[in-house]
Amino acid sequence: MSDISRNGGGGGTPPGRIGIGLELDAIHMKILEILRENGRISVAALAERVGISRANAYTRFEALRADGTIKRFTAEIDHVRAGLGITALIFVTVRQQMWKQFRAELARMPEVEYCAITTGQHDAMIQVRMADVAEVHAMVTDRLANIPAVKATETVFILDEVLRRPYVLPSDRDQARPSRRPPQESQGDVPLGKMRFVGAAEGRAALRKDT
Amino acid sequence: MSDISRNGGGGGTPPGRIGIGLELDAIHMKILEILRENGRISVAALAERVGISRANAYTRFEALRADGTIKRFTAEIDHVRAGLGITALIFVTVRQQMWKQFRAELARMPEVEYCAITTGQHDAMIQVRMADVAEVHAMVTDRLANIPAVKATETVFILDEVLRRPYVLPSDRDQARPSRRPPQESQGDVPLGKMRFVGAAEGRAALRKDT
DNA sequence: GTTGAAATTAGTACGAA
DNA sequence: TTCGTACTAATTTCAAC
Repeated sequence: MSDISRNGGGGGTPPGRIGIGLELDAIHMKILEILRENGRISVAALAERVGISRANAYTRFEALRADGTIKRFTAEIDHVRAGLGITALIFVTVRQQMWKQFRAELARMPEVEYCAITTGQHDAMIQVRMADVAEVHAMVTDRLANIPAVKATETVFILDEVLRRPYVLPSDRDQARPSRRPPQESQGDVPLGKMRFVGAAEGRAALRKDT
Repeated sequence: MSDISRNGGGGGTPPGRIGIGLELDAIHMKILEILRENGRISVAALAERVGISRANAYTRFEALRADGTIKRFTAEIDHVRAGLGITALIFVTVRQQMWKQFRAELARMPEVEYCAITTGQHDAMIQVRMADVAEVHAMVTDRLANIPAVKATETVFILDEVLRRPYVLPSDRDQARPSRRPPQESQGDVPLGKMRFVGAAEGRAALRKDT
């Protein structure tokens, strides 16, 4: 079914506190920060960088792993060098009540790197890596379009990936503030109307693609 | 400028062959496959699983690292447990010739996990992780909307992340074939019209958000 | 490209603060 | 809980084949 954890609606989780599991303190966060930048660092070196004993580092490291806060360690690979120079986003409209089938089909597509269910005019976004544009086309027309659960697709290509951070942590927000741009409380010059938030129902009603 | 490599138009790169750098053979690919699943495996264990000697494994491992094919090792963190339960995608329309400013501002936003330049009706997609929806709202209205380079935004929320694969490799495609669904050469029942490919110019002309 | 042996480092266990 | 130490096992390096 789902490979990774859900992000569902409940937005009330205070940073650092988890529903059920480990209570994360500042040292845990520091460990995560180092580990996402260098997943192969030794626990001894980790202990030194964090400023705790080796034994403590081992305990915390294992706890984070056992708890599931650290899901896995992975190598980030340069897909261009590996032979997959084309990245595309495919926005999919899914026939309601056929989600199970859609997910099952996705599991059989190894070229899919990421898939998320979204609000907005589409229901899902999938990211694929391919050797060339023809392969993307073939994937969309031959494989995706043949899934009954897929009602419509919209494909865009990625021209450049500006940045990818291993994983964002709550502590990152604290670094955002000390930057430029003073507090600016209730400024009148916020260009409202520039932005738009698209809820699930709203978006889907606004843009009926077919049927 | 750019944190990660470009995916630009040149789609003629044969799988396994890289423009300038290492020539990747089947053993290199196998190493990458193992490493993306277990980034902390020892080189000794890696050698055994691949079926080569330790020294060979060390040589290849170092070559892949030096070449940049392996960009880094990282820990995948459960953002919900870490306190960031909300994920959103923000599609941004960028004022032309202000890309440099846009990129510079992005670098100052640690809560942004991913940013890609796309074809289609928007120019860029950014993915953010936040503790709650209010923070997403604040980020879009206070921080993004204040960037002159940002012409318009459209935000959707991620309800569920169905899957994330560490990194897709060319060898993944070979696993896709032996699945169900026989070759089906030139079948007449492909539901054409379901899918849509959106080029940059086309999309932008179709949906002019503002001036 | 492989094997084997030495040096280093990692991981574990335990008592003390 | 956390720290420090000592012990054991594994990994990495370097050599010769």
